[in-house]
Amino acid sequence: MQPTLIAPLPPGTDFVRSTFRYRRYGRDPASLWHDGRLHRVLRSGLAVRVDESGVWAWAEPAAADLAELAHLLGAGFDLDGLRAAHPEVYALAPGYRPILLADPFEALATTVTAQQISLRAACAMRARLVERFGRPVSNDAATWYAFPAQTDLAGADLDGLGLSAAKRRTLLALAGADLDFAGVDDLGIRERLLELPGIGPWTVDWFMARCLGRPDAFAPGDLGVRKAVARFAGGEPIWPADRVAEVCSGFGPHANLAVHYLLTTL
DNA sequence: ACCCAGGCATTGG
DNA sequence: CCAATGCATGGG
Repeated sequence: MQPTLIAPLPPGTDFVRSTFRYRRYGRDPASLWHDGRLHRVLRSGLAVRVDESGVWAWAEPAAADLAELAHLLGAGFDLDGLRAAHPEVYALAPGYRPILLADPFEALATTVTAQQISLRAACAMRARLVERFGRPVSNDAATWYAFPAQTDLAGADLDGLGLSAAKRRTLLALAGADLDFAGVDDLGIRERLLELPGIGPWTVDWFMARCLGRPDAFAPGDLGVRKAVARFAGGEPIWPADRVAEVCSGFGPHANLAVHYLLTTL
């Protein structure tokens, strides 16, 4: 069966640039890059693949699927606004629309695996997690996975994936946590997440930026961000987090996007 | 065989 | 309250 086009890319998207991260750190079976396309499974279970011409699916999307896709593809990012306000930053990666993760559990679990270690190592461990506990989807060219749901990991045996005992504990806590933040403001979300074992400020900052897509969110303590901002602003190798926070809050409502653009320079 | 990589919790001063 | 330490794997 042939897929049909169900949605265009948000205007101004440079698809190849926006999907760079799915080629750089290794194979990610929940965001699979194969044959020039990005493969995902939406929360409803709808399998999709994305290429330069838009989003393709093998079944009719519901309204919620289209809304999730818009969020996923970074439709909320104001590229024109960044270009107008900070042309020198926009020029680093024109058309870059960071891909977000719509599901809070996937976003948090993915971020936790990347704590401290290299993104390649995190990607390898996450691939093993996804292939053990996720639900596979196939067409004649590829197999990819829905990221495991909370219920798939509740009480699961996470040994043998390469995750530290602390990270295994955090994932199990996330699997049993209430991650429905409807009606909760950002401070309340932060407070609730920080109560969970193994969730610190860095993880919450990335959650705000990459899951909720808050325009002004960024992670000043992130090693890569500290390097990228330092090199761009002063030519020094790395800055402390507080100095990064000072400079980047100056980007105001474009900080999320601006920091993503700066990260491409690494 | 090292050393570093998109942190966090625990412990000791 | 700040500093030091262990965790875990993949790549250089």
